Amino acid sequence: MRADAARNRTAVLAAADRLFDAATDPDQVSMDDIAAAAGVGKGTLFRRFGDRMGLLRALYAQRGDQLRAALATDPPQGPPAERALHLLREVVRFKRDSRVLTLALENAGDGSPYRTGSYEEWHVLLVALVTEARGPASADYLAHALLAAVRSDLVEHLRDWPDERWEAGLAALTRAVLDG
Amino acid sequence: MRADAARNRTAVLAAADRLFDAATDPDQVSMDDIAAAAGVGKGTLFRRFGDRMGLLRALYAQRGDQLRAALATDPPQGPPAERALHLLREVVRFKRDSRVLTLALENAGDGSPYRTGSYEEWHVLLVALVTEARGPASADYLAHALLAAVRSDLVEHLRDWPDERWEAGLAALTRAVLDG
DNA sequence: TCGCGAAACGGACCACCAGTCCGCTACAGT
DNA sequence: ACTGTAGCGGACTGGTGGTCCGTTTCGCGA
Repeated sequence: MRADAARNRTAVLAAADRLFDAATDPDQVSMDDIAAAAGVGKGTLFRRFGDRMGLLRALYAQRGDQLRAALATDPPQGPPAERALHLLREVVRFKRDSRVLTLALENAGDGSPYRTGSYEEWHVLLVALVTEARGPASADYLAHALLAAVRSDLVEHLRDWPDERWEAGLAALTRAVLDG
Repeated sequence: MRADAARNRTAVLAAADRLFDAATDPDQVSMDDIAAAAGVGKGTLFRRFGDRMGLLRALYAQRGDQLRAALATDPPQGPPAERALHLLREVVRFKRDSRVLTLALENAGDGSPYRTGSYEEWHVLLVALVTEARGPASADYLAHALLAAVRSDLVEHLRDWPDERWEAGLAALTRAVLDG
């Protein structure tokens, strides 16, 4: 990749990140806004990322690395229910931090949340945990259900809940599903 | 309401219903399309329903009545877990039938699924069932989680699953949460 | 039956946005 | 320094949700 291209790519991602953090609603941020904030032509955006979703995915992948790192360093030990709980807890924290971005990505109209890449990853992980805890029957669906319980717009809907309430809810759900 | 207004309202709803059923993607159906199909000016649409969401909500309310009727006639007896399961089962069936419409409504960008009216209704019902089954602790969140497990785009994502697989999944989830 | 005020209509119009296109720029290998 | 080409930028397009206002039609009271 040519030097200027790399520079622009970085600038665009940084600008987009900033704009999405500042916004209260995903579609307050237009592609023109991002291009302008990055000091770059609109053509450059689309050449690099294909379309809006592509840019969102790139941004999400970048931030998702932070989450994956957090999950990797913090040791996931104990019975499956506890490990699953830990995962969901971190996902909720992540989605609260990247509020507007995750909202944008998970509500893009097509079957978005299920095309993030991370979704598949987490789902596989949870299926394994569910299977370990209660056998393979319906493990697939139960894993989907657990992930649905931390969907970005539910997180958004319950944005006023204090951490303890979330913690209690997630714990109750996870244990019911995995320890039941 | 004036006679012509009532007539147009009906025509618009009928046309929209037809178009959404025929479509495979919610935003294949534009407001212009609906107006044209109903044989009505665009102004009439917006005068009557305010905006796109308003029209969707009206459509949804209309169809939702069918669901509410189905739930009312079919007797909801037995332990709470069974009653909850019955509710979720019907919701899934409903969302499979009204595929494009529910997708449109639940992915409209703002906190849509939680503004349908029916959502609140079902949530209250489920909170009561959860409370009856396992006490009030986290009942609120668990009810949200159950509803999240039947979100339209999850239903869409799993559209290839046969009824039995859905049935097994829903049963496992509901019993885990309510009987655990 | 007629007249008339107001409610309702319709479609031209507007602002905006994702995505395209192509003449120009500036990078990098020689 | 020279040059082929990857990359750039911003004017442009097609199509959308939503508005506006001159015109039509309803229905009520006389």
